[in-house]
Amino acid sequence: MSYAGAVTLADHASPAPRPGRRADAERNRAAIIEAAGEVFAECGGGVDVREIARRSGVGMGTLYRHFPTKDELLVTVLEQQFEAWLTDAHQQAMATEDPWRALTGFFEQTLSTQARNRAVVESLTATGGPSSSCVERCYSIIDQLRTRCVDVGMLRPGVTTEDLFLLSGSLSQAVLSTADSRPGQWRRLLRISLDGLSSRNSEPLPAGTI
Amino acid sequence: MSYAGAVTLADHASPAPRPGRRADAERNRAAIIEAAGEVFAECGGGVDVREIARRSGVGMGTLYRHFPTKDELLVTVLEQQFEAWLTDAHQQAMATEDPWRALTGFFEQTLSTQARNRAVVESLTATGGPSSSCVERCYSIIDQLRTRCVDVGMLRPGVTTEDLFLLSGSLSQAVLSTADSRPGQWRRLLRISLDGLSSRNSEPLPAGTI
DNA sequence: CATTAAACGGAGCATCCGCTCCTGTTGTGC
DNA sequence: GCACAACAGGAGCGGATGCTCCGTTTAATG
Repeated sequence: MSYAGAVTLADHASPAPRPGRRADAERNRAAIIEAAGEVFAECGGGVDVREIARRSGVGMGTLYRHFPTKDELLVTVLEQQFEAWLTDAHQQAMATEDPWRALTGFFEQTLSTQARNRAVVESLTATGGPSSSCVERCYSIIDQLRTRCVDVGMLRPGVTTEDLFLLSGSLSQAVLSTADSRPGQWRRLLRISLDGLSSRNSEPLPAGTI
Repeated sequence: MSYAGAVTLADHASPAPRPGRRADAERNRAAIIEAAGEVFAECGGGVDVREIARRSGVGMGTLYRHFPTKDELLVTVLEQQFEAWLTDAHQQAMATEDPWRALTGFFEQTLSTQARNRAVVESLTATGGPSSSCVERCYSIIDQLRTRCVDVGMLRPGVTTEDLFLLSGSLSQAVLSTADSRPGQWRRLLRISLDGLSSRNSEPLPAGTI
């Protein structure tokens, strides 16, 4: 396996959860992360830091000792979520025998999760997208699924991992914009794209430059 | 023709360009719109209003007399741009005889324009997307192109105008996210989607509800 | 020109928000 | 139990930013 299943995001939680810290500090850190997760999911990344401090029953000083910057907190929390989604979707995809169903199921699952967590996705986009480690993990999962499809000749020739990743982000936008008015319509677009990805379409794709 | 080619956006320019106003006021209004267009395109919608005032050689008071709110100015300017793009793309599409080429050309043109005007698109998204009048106009253009394709049996059965509109917004995201690193890669996605839209795919699309 | 109302300009107001500082408190090792 | 370092907490700083107020200027009119 080329991707490290153990790629956590410890490198983002600035004062990493080291065991030698005081018990109350540990508790507070956990409370902050939990509260921030809730608040961000409810109100998006634009919320006042004070609200997070209030909700987690912690002072501003405490919050900022644990996370030197609002962005750092935001990123930590959001990526934790994102990683969890990715892990779920990956496991399910690996458990699916048919390569094509594994790939389509992966899309279906990640996107429907995003539909259920709009605010998180929006915040994630607003902070410049997930970190490179998250992106890399996503890439390797997709690459794995893609390879399986290619091996059995189900995927249109020439489709790259980048293409699939880009498609994922693109459909993510569709998920967001239909969330209110026409929930689930993104599935139609997903179907259309997947049909365009099947090996029944053999015309070469345009090159990736301007 | 079901769409009104004359749908302008005069209803957004708060103190509408009425002829009876003083010449300097007229000049200033034009200067503000032009400067705002430049500034927004360069720096996005988050810029300080002072910068727009400075660039247009006008005081804050003047600016706010013409546009009672920053958002109003932003919307006016952005929609003016958007309308112009739409008009161009529409004209070219109408001049294309082959229905399929008209549709694909429309996508190609609107998206490549967006690629050249990222900041505008981003601001437009940030302000909650184009106004309903813009959206309606876009809808009717797409509907026209869709109907032409359906008439000659080139479009996958069951594809709605909403689907195409959603696809457009979705690909727009792809345009933005590839603008730096892999410019033009969105064309591959467009091609994939369009292939999925061709009548060669006859499987019914899923319903639009959850 | 004189008059006047419309238009101008920009200093300043009010607010929001990320972050810090410093005083008081609490956990931990001896 | 004591001393001390680590931690908690929240008032407040700084600066960014949308918007206003009002004294000044200027175009239009006769």
